[in-house]
Amino acid sequence: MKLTTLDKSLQILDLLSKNPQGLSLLEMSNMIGFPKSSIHHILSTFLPYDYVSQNAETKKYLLGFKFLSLSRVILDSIDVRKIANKYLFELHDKLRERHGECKEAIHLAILRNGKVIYIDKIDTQAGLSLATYIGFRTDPHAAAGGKVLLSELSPKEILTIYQGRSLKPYGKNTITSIDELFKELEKIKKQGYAIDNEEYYEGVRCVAAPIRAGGKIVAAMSITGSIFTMTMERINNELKQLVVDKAHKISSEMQW
Amino acid sequence: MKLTTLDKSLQILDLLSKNPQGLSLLEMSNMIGFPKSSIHHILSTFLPYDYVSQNAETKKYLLGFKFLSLSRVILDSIDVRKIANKYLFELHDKLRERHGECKEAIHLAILRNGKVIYIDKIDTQAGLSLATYIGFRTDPHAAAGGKVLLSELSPKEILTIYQGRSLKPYGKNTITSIDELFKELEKIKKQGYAIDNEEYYEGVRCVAAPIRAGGKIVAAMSITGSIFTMTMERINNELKQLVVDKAHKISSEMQW
DNA sequence: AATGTAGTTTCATTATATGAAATAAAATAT
DNA sequence: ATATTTTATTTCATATAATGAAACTACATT
Repeated sequence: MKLTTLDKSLQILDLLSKNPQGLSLLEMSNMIGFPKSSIHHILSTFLPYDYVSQNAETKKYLLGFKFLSLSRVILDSIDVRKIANKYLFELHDKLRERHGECKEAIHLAILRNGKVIYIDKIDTQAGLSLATYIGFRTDPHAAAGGKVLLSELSPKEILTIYQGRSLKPYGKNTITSIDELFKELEKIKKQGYAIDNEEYYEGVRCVAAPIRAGGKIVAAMSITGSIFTMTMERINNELKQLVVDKAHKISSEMQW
Repeated sequence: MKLTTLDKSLQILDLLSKNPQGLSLLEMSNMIGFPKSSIHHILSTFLPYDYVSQNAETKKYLLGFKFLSLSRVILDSIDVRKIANKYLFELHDKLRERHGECKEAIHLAILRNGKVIYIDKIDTQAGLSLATYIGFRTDPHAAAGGKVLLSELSPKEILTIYQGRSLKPYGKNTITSIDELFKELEKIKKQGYAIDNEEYYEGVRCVAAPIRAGGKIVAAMSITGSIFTMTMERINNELKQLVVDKAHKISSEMQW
């Protein structure tokens, strides 16, 4: 049974999240169709918890800073993030030393409910940056890290993730058939790393390696950059080894 | 009027945030005293929005990843953060160049509802790090950044912030009287920066400068470190100038 | 000073949450 | 394999809480 009032309240939060500059009571009422007094009841319940805040001058309502502290709680509860963070920086620094600047982003991702979730990121120092962020989600078949995270699941588990939906094409080389995906995962399992060659976004390549705990893959570490700095040669000669090594070091620090 | 059901629902989220490893339905019921079916109704409303997730094996409930994406929305809506971020890195890099390693943390903070909220941070590369994080809050009188943020408010506004509560002592030198605070703010206004000399935490010093937009102070940038690397001499000879300059550069990029 | 605009509060009515109990599912013991 | 225990989930009559029109209040604009 779904609670009507709570559901409405969460719709209000959604509305506020789509209007981060803030909304007046009347604006909300017009947008969502609930009477302004009902919305007011909801907002005044959210306010003391700081899920919602109100600009003292304009009276507009905004998302509250509670979300920031709850984010911290979630991130801190993910063990692999704490252990891996130092190694993400080491990788960033190594690329920086070698090339003067690190023009690639370093990511850490996990799989939850069939989605890849980025849980840590060190951004590029220069050049274009993919619009990923901590908390960003995508489909696993379209990302190097995602493919790594799928690679040692059973076919059944993978089919469950993709049941009822197709493999959405994101970039020009996205794997769009489940058979192709199984073949690719077989290859990744053997070689111990995954490459995304413009599969998620045109002009972007990525190389990822698995992080294990208790024998299972629990996270993926990856290097993401433009096809101009991340040539296939550079991936094969330099980057894949770096990311595999760092991921291995993280694995050996993880509790089994 | 406070909505009873929504309020209970938010209490459930609070409970989950205090138990980030997850809770079973029964555990929650015992802890909070609501019947398990009521809690279940609430949780099943939260689930599709991903405010709550459920471990498929253990059936335990956890905070969902929605909080991460809403955090991003909030952070992205703060203009000063976008502009300042690059300068935080510049400051970090400059200290790194000069001293080999940057043993200080760089913070960006704003004032909301009488509280200092840290909205960006670059952590120390080495040594101890204060347990601040993006979303962390504290009282303004006890932090260098907080004092900067108070420094150009009217006495009335400051009294409103501290009405009904005393100036809580945090560190060994925390300002605990409102008169002392007014004197300190006068000084900060004149000199254009603030120092926290073990006022928030023993062994920690901090130096902060104001970032302005439209003539008003909208944020504070600060350098935080241990008393061993951040001697008063170093603050006066090197750090205060650096942070004031960077903060000034950020101000000149801000929309008026 | 009057008018308009938007936020807030009230309260009788009506719809919704409640929670005890039944059921289902999973884990553990026999 | 089967019984037992434990815990999650669902149901539904009843008690309770949300609803929302209207009144009120605060503030801005004319």
